[in-house]
Amino acid sequence: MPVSASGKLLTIGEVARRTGLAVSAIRYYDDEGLVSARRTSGGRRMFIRSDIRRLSFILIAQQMGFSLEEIRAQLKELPLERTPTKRDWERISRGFRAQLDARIGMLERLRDRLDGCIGCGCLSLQTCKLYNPDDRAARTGTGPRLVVQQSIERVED
Amino acid sequence: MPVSASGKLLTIGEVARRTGLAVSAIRYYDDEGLVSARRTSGGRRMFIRSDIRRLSFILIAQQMGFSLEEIRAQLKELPLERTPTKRDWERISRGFRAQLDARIGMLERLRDRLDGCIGCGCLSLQTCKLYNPDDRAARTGTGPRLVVQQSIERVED
DNA sequence: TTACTTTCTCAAGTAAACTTGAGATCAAGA
DNA sequence: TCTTGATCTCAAGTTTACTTGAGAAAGTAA
Repeated sequence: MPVSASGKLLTIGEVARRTGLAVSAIRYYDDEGLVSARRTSGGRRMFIRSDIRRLSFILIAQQMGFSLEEIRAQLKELPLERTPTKRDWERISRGFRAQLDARIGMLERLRDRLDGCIGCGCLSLQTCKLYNPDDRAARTGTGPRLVVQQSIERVED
Repeated sequence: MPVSASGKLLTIGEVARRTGLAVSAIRYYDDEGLVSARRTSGGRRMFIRSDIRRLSFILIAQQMGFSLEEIRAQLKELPLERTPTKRDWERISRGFRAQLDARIGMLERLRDRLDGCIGCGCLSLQTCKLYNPDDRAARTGTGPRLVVQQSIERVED
C-alpha cells in the first residue's frame, strides 16, 4: 500500500511544542535549509515526523558547540524528503561522534597543559604551547581573529 | 630599591606581536576592562609585562568556550596594577580548572548518551534525556532560546 | 458566516566580539 | 625640523543565530 512515507503532517506549532524550539527558530532553520518543510496550498509549513528528530539533532549539536554551518554539513548526509532510516542516523552519528571526541580531546589537552602552565604561573606562549595552531583552528563561534605571525616572541614574565 | 612593580612598559603594538592578538582586539579588551592599560601623556596605551599573560589567559579561556563576561569574572581575582604573583594565578587557575572539568564532563555525558541514542536512531526527547536542563544551562554563546514548557511530549518516530 | 487562533512574510532589532575606516595626533629617527 | 609609522577616537560595519513587530492571510470551531 503506497502510504505516504511521511504519515501525518505536523504544523509548525506542533513541532515547536514537541521540540521545545521557538516557532521563529524553526522558521529560521527552514529558511536556512536545515529542515525543509512542505507547504499547504495556503502556504503554511507542514513537517514530517522525522523533522522533529532532525531538529532535535540540531539542538544537541549546538549544545556540543557546533555551528549551524557544521550541523548543516552533517545533516547533508540525511535524506530530506523521506524519513531517515536507522542506518541513515547511524552513519551521521559516526562522523558526529568523531568530531565530538576531537572536541573533548582538545579540551583535555588544554586542561592538562593548564595544569603545568597556568598552575605554575608561567603562561608563556613559547613554553606553554597553548597556542598550538591545531587547537586554535578548532575555535567555536566568535572570538579574536589571530594575526598571522612568522614567529611568536618569548614572554619573560 | 623601589623599582616600579611593572618594569619596562610595552606599546600596544608590542603586546599585539607578543600575544598574536590584533591591535583592535587589545583595544577592545582595554575598553571592556579586561586589561587596563596606562596612558602616556600623549594618550597612548602602555602595558605592563604581566598584561601579556592576562591577554593570553583571555585567549585560552575563549578557546575553552568561555565568554568574555565569564573571563572577566575570573580575572577579577587578579590585581590589575601590580604584577600578579604565582599564588594569584594559582587561585584563579583552580576555579578555571573546575569549570573546564565541568565542561569536559558535560561533553562526555553527551557523548555517552549519543552512543545509546543517535546510534540507535531513537533521538526521542523523552527517552534520550539529552534535554537535561542542567546541560542545557551550560550553553555557550548563541543558540536557540528554548521555550518554557510544562511537559515535553513524546516523539514516536 | 463570524470570530478567533495560527501562521505567513518581510524588515528590523539584538547580543557578542570584534573589525574597518576616517581623520587626527604622537613619537622617534634622519 | 621633517617625515614616517604607530596610535588614537569614534562611528559604523560584520557574523551568527535568532527574536520582535507589523500587517495580512489561512484555518477552524461555533
